[in-house]
This record gives sequence, structure tokens and C-alpha cells, in this order.
Amino acid sequence: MSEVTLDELVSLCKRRGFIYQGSEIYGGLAGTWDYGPLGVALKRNILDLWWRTFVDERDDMYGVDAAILMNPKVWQASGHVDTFTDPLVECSNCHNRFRADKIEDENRCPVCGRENVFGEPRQFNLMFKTNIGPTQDEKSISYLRPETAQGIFTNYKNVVDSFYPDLPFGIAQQGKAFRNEISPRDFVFRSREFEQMEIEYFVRPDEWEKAFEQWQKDIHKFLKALGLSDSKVHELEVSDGDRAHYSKRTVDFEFDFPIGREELLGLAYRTDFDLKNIEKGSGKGMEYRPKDGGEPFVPHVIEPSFGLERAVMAVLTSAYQEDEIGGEKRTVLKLPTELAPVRVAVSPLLKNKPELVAKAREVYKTLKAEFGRVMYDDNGNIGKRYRRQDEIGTPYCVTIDFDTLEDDTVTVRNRDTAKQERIKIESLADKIK
RNA sequence: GCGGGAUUCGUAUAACGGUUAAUAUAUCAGUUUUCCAAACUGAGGACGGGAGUUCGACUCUCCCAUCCCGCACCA
Repeated sequence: MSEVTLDELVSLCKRRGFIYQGSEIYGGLAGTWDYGPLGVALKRNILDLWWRTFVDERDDMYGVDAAILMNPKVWQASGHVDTFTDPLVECSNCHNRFRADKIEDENRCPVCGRENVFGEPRQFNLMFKTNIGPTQDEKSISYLRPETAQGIFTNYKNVVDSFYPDLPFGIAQQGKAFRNEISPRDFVFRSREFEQMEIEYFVRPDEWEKAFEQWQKDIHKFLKALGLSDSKVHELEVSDGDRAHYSKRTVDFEFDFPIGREELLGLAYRTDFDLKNIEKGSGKGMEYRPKDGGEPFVPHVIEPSFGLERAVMAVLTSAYQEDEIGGEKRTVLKLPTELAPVRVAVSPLLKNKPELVAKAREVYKTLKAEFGRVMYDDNGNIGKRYRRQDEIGTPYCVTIDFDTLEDDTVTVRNRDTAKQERIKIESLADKIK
């Protein structure tokens, strides 16, 4: 089986209404992508599955939805302002970067010692700046959040005050984040506006390892539910030198994308770095008071961080297959049923027989009321419709034929096997469930 | 941000310094069709944007935008 190429994926997404280039009609805008009717359905299904798995089905998780615009102090305390908005020079030899105003000898690289390696200082604004209120001065500057995590940390105390949960517990959030990437690349893989699904899981400092390992398992389970093949998912233990300075352990979950093996999501042990920063920045105590009367302490944090667009891309990569039905080649998206944008398509066997069309419409209406994600399709002939539905990953096609008019049975055709089954209309909903 | 390559109907491709820009597929309308892209008829649909060279530019040159490949970046 040949692997799908990026071009094939991009082309299918465009042709079938999953993903379009952002602002395409005006020549596009680098690093932005628009989701069409099927794309948004797929995206929402992934978001829903994630929320169900990690929030609704657990009793140790709390959801939040923080504002995208936050007090700029958040980004000062977190270190984002210092790291991302200064003019930097880059050594053309060793590629280290330095604050242009902090460098001692502007002709010599302090790391590799070479001379005349610096070009003009450049502004590395990875955060999108904006002005709040009518005046546009230094005081009104704020930022579009470059990560959702801070929206969780800043609400940690609120959640504890409202619910006083036992440790360990987690706070989950889904939402957009913005990064002014120097070079957005690889379809939706690296874009300037993207959606994160993040959890900050708060634990006792001596229990982080246990929690970390449990999260590794839970993540694998979720990736399986997304339909990602095990052979394409790889854990990468991030080495000491490559980890963020505050992290004691990080495991990247990588996936074999059409562009190569790249990070799909990250699992990081962040110690008490973030809550301590907020203590310093806000002056408010972030200590957790154990109910058994033990000494208060600042909890440590395990952070599983998912990128929605990368999940979409991984799901499509895994699902995309080319196989043969009756000697004819076809393209099929073998999406898990709960992720499929269209759950079931309904067709009359022939579209020029009014009695079949009427019956098909009736069945369509019933299923639509039950499942929502139902499509009525009478284009071309029946074989053509099956192929179209295969290409967008519809797991079931229901066809109304002349027998239906006699005995109220329909055929249900399975996407993956192309096998058909004749069943009663009244048991259709159960069958599809 | 650097280097290279590209940009033509929805998609995939073609051609040409000069007639109405072609083909496949998809789309729409119709005929036909009793289960896996059948056939027929008809219709709509494109030279990324802007300058320049030229009698004439989709074609040549430059600028811009976007995409792809490589590098760098990825807190």
C-alpha cells in the first residue's frame, strides 16, 4: 500500500470541501487555513471525542474556556514577552541568537567566538501584538495568546476555590492560539492560527512519575480512538539538552505524516514552574492545602498538549487508502465512525423513479432527525455515489430500491468491505449505532 | 528570513509571442440506467495580482502574493 502524499491530501481536502487556503480569493494569507463543511465537521468530532474522553468520562477533570486576550502581565510572568519580542541577532556560524542590546562585543559571537557573523538585528515577534482600547501606546499593548496553557494556570486558583478538588486533578481547555511563525509550513501542520486541546494535571510533587506514565497510556488509547495506526505513532523521549529549561521530563508523541515523522502532541512534566511564576507575578499564593491538614505546597504539573490541526492531518493520513473493489481502484477514507463528517448517506437506487425518490426522502428525514450528520445523494448512478461517499469517509450508505416499496427493507452498504446487508427500515437506526 | 522550483476551469494536466486557450475528470440540466465511477445530448467554468518590453503577452522581464523542496526557526 502506497502512502498518501501531501499533494494528494491537500488536493482531496480542497476538492471535497475539507480545507481551503485562507483568504484564497485575495491571493491567500500565509499560515492560515479555512475549514469547509466536511472539515469543520471532522474538527468538531475530534474536539468532541477529546472532551468526552478526557473531561466528561472522568471525575478528576474540570473544563475552562479562558479569554484569548489576557492581561499582558500574564505573558511577562510566563517569560513570553522577554523571549519573543526583543530585537535579536543571529550568529551565521553557530545560529545562536542574542538580544542585540545585551551583547558585549557586537562583532564577535559569544558562543563560537567567530567575528563578523551578525547581520542586522531582527524583530522576532512570535506573539501577535494588539492594542486594547482607543489609544495605541505602550500601555494599551496586549497579545493574542501564543498558547492556551496560561489561561488554565491563571484560573487554577478559581477552580480550587470553587470546587476544592482532591489531588490529583486536571483542568482542560480547547481553544485558539496564535503564533507569528517566521515560516509557516506543511499545509496545516504549522500555521499562524491554530487550536490547542490542553490539560494541566496537578499532582503532589512526589507523585508526578506515576501520573506521567498513566498519561502516556491514556494518550495512546485516545490516539487509537482517532484511528491512528500504532505503527505510525512513536514516543520520543526528549533529551536533557532539548527540553525546555523548566521541564524535568518530556515525551513527544510523533506521527508519520506525509511530510515525515513529526510531533503530533507533547507530554511534559512542568514541575511547579508556572504556578510559581504566577505567585511571583501576581503576589497571590498558589499553595494547595491538603484536606488531611498536612503542609501546604504548590502542586506540580503534567501537561498533555494536543494540536487540533495536527490531529486532523494525522487522522486523514491514517484514514486515506487506495484499494480495489471488484477490480476497480478507489480512494477511501477509513475514518472511525464517530469522526466521519457524514455518518450515513441515503440514496434512491434510481433518481428518475418518483416513488423511489419519495421513499428515499422519507428515510433521509428520519435518519437526519436521529443522527444529524446525514447526506441525501442522488448524483449520477449508484456506484458513483458509493465512490463519492468512500472518498469523504462515510461509513454507511443506505439505498432505497423497488423491494423497499414492497417490504420496507433497505440495503446498507459498508464502506470498508463494500458488502451489503438488507434490513428493515425500523431497525436502521439501531444498526447504524 | 535565505536558496531553488512552481502558479492555466473545482481537481489533475496540455499548448502557444497572433483565430474562439485544449484534454480528462468533477459540476449543472436532460435522456437512460433494478446496486459499485456505464452511455448519450447540452450547459457553465481558468491563464494568481501589478508594472514593463512589444503592433500584439497566458507565453519574455521585473515587483508582489501564495504554494512546494532544501536550510533556518519551532519559546
